[in-house]
Amino acid sequence: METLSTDTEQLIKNTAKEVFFKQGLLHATTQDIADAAGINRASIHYYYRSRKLLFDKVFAEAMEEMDTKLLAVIKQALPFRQMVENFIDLFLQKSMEHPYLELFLVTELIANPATTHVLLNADERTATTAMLQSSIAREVAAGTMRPIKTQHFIINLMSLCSFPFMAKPMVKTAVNLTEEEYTTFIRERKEVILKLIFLDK
Amino acid sequence: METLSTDTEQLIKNTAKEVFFKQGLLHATTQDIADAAGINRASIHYYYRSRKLLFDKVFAEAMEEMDTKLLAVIKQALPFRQMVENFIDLFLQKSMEHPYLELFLVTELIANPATTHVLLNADERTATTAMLQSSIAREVAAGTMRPIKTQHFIINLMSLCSFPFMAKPMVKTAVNLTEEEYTTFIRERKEVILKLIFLDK
DNA sequence: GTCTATATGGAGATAGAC
DNA sequence: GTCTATCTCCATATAGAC
Repeated sequence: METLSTDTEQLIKNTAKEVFFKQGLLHATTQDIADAAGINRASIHYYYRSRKLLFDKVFAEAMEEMDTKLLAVIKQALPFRQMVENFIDLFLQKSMEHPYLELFLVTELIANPATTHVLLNADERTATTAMLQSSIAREVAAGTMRPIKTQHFIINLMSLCSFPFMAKPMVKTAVNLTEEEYTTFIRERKEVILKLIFLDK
Repeated sequence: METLSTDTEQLIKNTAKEVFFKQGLLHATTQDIADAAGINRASIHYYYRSRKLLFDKVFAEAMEEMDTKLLAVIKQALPFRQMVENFIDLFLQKSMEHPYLELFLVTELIANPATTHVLLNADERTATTAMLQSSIAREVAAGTMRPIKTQHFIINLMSLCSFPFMAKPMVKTAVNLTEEEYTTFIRERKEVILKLIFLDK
């Protein structure tokens, strides 16, 4: 456990996350964040020295948090189907809270390809892929899934979970949804995705 | 057909599109664009008066182009499966050329929700949805698709096509792909998506 | 630790020579 | 039409009072 930061320091970071991940204002200025937090702009520099350092901190924590949650799902070693369900639940729940988190991460990764932090580490990814591969093989043998490369399976799952949030404004107009209808739509996603993946769902 | 613009005017706009859609530099400055085009920064102001007007022009044309291509697929009134294949081909092909086009559109739509231009017009969307709905019903009756709401079908298709591009840096690290492997991966997408949608593919 | 005032730098925009 | 020089504005960052 790291040492506790001051209230203001936390407030700044949390507000920055709200602005970036909830509102999707990827171009937010330090003034925007200060206003949203109800504090003086100079305090941001006092605690984080520069906009970039605050930005980096927010990015690093978002990646870490995603890692932690992913590992929590993987490490439980639950039956495959339960794991897939938990993965979907996790993604949808997190995205309802922070719809633009992935959008933020992606734009940051594009703008700064040197960023070292990636999703999980190499060993974790290899182990997970191997585990998924044998689970998929079993489902295919049982006739409950169609043959698919593990990499495509993973990306399909991520696509189906993340895109409706990342591209929210496009999704809303593409299929004519009000804000309430959009919420209902999102709530239906889990069953839709499961039915697409598993033939007997 | 609109009147032809000068070479430089075209060059500026095309370069801006390359920078935004190909490189994904959503924060690109007029200097970045001028450098990429090999022209003087003042020329951008000479032809487009302001960064925002150039930006708006690029956005509007990207939306129009997407509309045109979508309508081209829809209006042909081909058999459902052929239409779905054409849709996937269109998306993948356009995205290979401009991987970050959707990312650009989405971030712009988030930053400026007042933007009037949406995907297709209301009538076109209603007609398309109705047409898709009856096509899906036929496939379901034939046992070649599982029951699904039309809206989810549309978003599934968009998700599966767009996400691997929009989130390219994430996709590459999530499933450990080099740039060449990524290209191969993308080439496999069409068959993967068709197999997910159609039970007999 | 928090504020006001101020400095610095960068990006957009314009004027005017060529 | 294209360039250089310049202006303005705004965001980041710092200094220093409280």
